[in-house]
Amino acid sequence: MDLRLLESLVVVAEKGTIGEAAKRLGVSQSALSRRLQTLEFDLGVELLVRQGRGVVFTEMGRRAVEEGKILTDRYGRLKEELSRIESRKEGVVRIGGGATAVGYLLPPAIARFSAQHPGLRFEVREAGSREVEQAVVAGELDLGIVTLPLQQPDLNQSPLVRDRIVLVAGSQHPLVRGSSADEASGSGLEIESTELQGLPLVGFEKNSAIRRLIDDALLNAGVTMNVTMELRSISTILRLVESTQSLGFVSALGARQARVLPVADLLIERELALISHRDRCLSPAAQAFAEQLNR
Amino acid sequence: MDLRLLESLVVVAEKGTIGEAAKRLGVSQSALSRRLQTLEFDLGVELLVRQGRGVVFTEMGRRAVEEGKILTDRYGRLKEELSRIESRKEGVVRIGGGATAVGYLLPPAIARFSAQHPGLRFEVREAGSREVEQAVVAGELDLGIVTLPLQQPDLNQSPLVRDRIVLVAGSQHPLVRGSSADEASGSGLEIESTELQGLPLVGFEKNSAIRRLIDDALLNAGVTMNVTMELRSISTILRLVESTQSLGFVSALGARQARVLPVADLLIERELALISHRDRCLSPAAQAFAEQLNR
DNA sequence: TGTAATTGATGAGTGATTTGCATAAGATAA
DNA sequence: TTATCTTATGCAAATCACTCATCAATTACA
Repeated sequence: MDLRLLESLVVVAEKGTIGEAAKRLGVSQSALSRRLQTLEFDLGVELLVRQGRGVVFTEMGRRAVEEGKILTDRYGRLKEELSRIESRKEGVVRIGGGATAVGYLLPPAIARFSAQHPGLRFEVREAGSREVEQAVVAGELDLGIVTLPLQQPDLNQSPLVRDRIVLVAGSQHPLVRGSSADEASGSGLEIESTELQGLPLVGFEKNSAIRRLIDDALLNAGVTMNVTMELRSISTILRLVESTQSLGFVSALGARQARVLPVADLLIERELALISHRDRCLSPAAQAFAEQLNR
Repeated sequence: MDLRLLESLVVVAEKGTIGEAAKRLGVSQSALSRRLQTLEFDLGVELLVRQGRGVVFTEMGRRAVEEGKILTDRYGRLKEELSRIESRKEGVVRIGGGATAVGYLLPPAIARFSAQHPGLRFEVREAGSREVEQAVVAGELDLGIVTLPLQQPDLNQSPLVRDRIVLVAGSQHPLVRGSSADEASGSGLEIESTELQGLPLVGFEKNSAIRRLIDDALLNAGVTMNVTMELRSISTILRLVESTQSLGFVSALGARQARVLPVADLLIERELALISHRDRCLSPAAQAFAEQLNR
């Protein structure tokens, strides 16, 4: 199963004689003659007929030459590809995260990174934080951006951003008092958490990390809200908040353009961290991307 | 460039540890460990990270495994294909011949042979005898069926059939005397060659072997005919002979259903022979086909 | 924390493989 | 026939790959 033997056969086919091919390959004629014998033994068929005047290929020989070209070529390409991957000219970054990370954190980061590394591809997976954790542990993903704290052990983590969860409301919502949309938040229009009691809320899915965070915060504040819909995506929540003139809690990162209602006595925060498998080594591309994210 | 090294890597990927993979491969753990080092050196990149608990693949390693599967698989298939070729279960017969051979000799022979050897394919090339000769010498064809004598040296020849060239005429042609088409030829309706003097003739191309044969025969008989058209295919000549109510000389093999005019003092014969390159060895399939033709 | 177990790497010795050189053997061309 | 070209082969040297035994690193568990 030595490709050098097939390669030798290919060169012999090009040159027509074993002696010439040997020169080209930089080995002695006798060595090449024996290589061909070995190859014929390995493949179990007669590849060429030796005659006084050079060699002549059998049909099997011709076929072996054809395939030999393909195989040696592929081997060479593989070698080149591998060093391109190593030098980060090529490669894949498999990264996963929740709605906020995938929707608002990743796009600009990927855009910036891609500009510097045109050969690198991304595979992005959107899923819940705990699901992403598992995928990283399983080796399906190189990196994950998840809400702390982690459940799984064996993960490297590095804090990325502290993310505030803010209350957003439809533009005609009764709680939206005074002033226009372009007014900065936190400008004295604050409301109290008690005012939220019993109001309808468009929320994230049950069991998602962010949902649990919000539920806990409301519980602590002694407020009960009425979750009327459960969704996965921030943009859908924002649209529904507007169209149903109700309320929602979303990441400040995703709420920038929407109407944010500051709640005086309700601070919901979470920390998003970049995770990777502790043992498994990162691909050069993922390594570089992780470094950029941490900067 | 040893596929066994890549194959080893593939098995390690399947088993997860070098030790397990070594058992599966039937070598010692240390041997396999060194194989992997050799492979990493050959490819110039780190393929896997050794840890206390098994090994973990780098991105390059994963890529190498993917490609390794393909390469080893192809090598295996090649080996199988070669032995199928050797045992004549597969293969190609490249054969060439003139109009008569390709049109009337080869089809039944190929049909019979294909029935016995379903895996074999044919590449048939129609060309002039001398062109076929050259193609056989050049190794483009395995076999040829040509008119003797040969021009090229270095050819094996074995006589196949003695072929008579007969005169055919359109059904309304003045020379067609008496009786209907189903009457056997040579039954007393013979004409003399002198009767052909100056008559229009649909003939083969100038420079073709059969044309020269006919020209020579007419010259010997002291008859000059008027070649009004020059064609390559027997069936076209037969159609034109009928539609223009003129005369033509074609092989008796191809003229069976047409109106044959026996000429008392004109015997044109040629010998068709199967040729192959003297040095170049025949593929098993071509070998078998040649044997059947000679039988 | 310490100890046993698991797993890979390494040094040394050995056998197999590959190579080069010189030469023989086979075929071709003149 | 001889000269020439081409491949095969005997032999010795070098190289390579393997096994065995052991070490080193990590993990699992008490």
